[in-house]
Amino acid sequence: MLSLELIRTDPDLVRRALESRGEGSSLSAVLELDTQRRGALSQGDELRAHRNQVSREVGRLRSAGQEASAEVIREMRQVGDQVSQLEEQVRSLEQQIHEILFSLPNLPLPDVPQGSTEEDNVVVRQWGEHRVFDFTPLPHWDLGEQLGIIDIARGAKLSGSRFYTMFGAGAKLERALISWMLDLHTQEHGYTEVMLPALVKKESLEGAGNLPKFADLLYHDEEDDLWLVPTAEVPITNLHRDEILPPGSLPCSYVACTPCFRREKVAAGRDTRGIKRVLQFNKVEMYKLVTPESSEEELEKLLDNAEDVCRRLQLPYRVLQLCTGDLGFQSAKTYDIEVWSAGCQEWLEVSSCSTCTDFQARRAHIRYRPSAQARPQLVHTLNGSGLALPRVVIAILENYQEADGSVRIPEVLHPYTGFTTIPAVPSG
RNA sequence: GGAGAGAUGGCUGAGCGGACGAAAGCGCCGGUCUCGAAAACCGGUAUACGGGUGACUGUAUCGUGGGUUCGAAUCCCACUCUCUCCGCCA
Repeated sequence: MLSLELIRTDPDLVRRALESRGEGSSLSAVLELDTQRRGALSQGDELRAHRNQVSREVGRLRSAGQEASAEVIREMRQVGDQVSQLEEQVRSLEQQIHEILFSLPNLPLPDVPQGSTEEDNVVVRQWGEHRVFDFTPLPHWDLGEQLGIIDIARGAKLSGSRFYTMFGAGAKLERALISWMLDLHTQEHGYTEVMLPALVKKESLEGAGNLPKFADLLYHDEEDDLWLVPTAEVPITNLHRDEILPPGSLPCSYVACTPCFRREKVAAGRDTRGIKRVLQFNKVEMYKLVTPESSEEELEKLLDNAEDVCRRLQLPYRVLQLCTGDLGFQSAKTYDIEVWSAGCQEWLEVSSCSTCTDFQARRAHIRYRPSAQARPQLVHTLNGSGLALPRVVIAILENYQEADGSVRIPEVLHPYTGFTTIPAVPSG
């Protein structure tokens, strides 16, 4: 949510920023409603002040054994009615303002490249060499099937298209990756591991920015009005909802692995082949609550923590900075990490690292106290995948495959998998 | 799912419908004392929005939303959450 105060003081700045991300705005409506709201508010305050004063007087008389005049009582009853009318007015105005504010995306930071589509994203750097194969590397859907570790047909049997199952070494590989990544982030990057619910209330999704605008991308349980999380970012954001964090508690870094549920109505096609784009997947998510002064620096650290996962797995990757037009709703600045997949011959997005500045903090009322006497301030929130499964599994299978159909396991995972290769299955 | 109890400030915990933003204690911050610390003592310690250069001041907030009343933390209704017992269960 954007600051109403900022909209009030510098509407042009806000308008330009929103336009840069392709967002038409209804700022003048907000400003008009806000003027009305402030008018009604101060009028109500004055009436209430008057009523409080008279009521106190009535009480004083009463304790002195006297009664207030019927005239005064009648007048106060009227004031009460006016107050409730104004309150109703304020409530309605606030709701309208809220609705508009809730639908406006975050403002891009000044250094975000201008652009309208993903074509305008900027490659920041590239790491690692594409492996040279002396055979034609298979895409994971062939490889996985051949090795008997990925079964897409059975996933569809259980749950429909774009669900999958993994068996044996494939399932183990994913579990090993999760454990290893969590250990890496907690032991070397300073994150605290959290275990979270995968079902959340509407309020949690509003705090994170997914609702009300993106309801059609989410799975919803009607019966109990609970929603399946699209990412751990949602529950983590709400961990400190409506809180004022004490001095010294920032930066506060969390890492969590949760299943992620994404209700996408994408037509079947090249992008949906295999398990690149599925409706349920696991993701290790890093999240930080930081001071506003440090958020840009912390974003670079967060990004490096995610890149570190790729480097240690020896997966070639590149980092993109998203242009204004490609930013997510709540993001002010985003880097994507893409790993090279030798089999599909394409870059796969495995991480998206963003700063949401104070956008989520304002929605979820997350503040901190800089020092013992200071007034509370909104925190800045950052999030980034570290990393998303099963795409890392795909990249490992495709990049580490051998001519005989076996797959080597990256060294750092050996203690976690308990095996160093996934052996080829003899054909026939 | 059935029966009961409860929800007050960072925490514990008072609060006959009228000066209650809320006693007291703890914690925290500042000060006195000390070479320093502890103890002791003194003072200060919620949030949001508005007005004023400022001291200060108005309004709202006692789980949430309604209602009664000139006036609600206090009375009434609904909801939510927590706890205890029973049932079910990984």
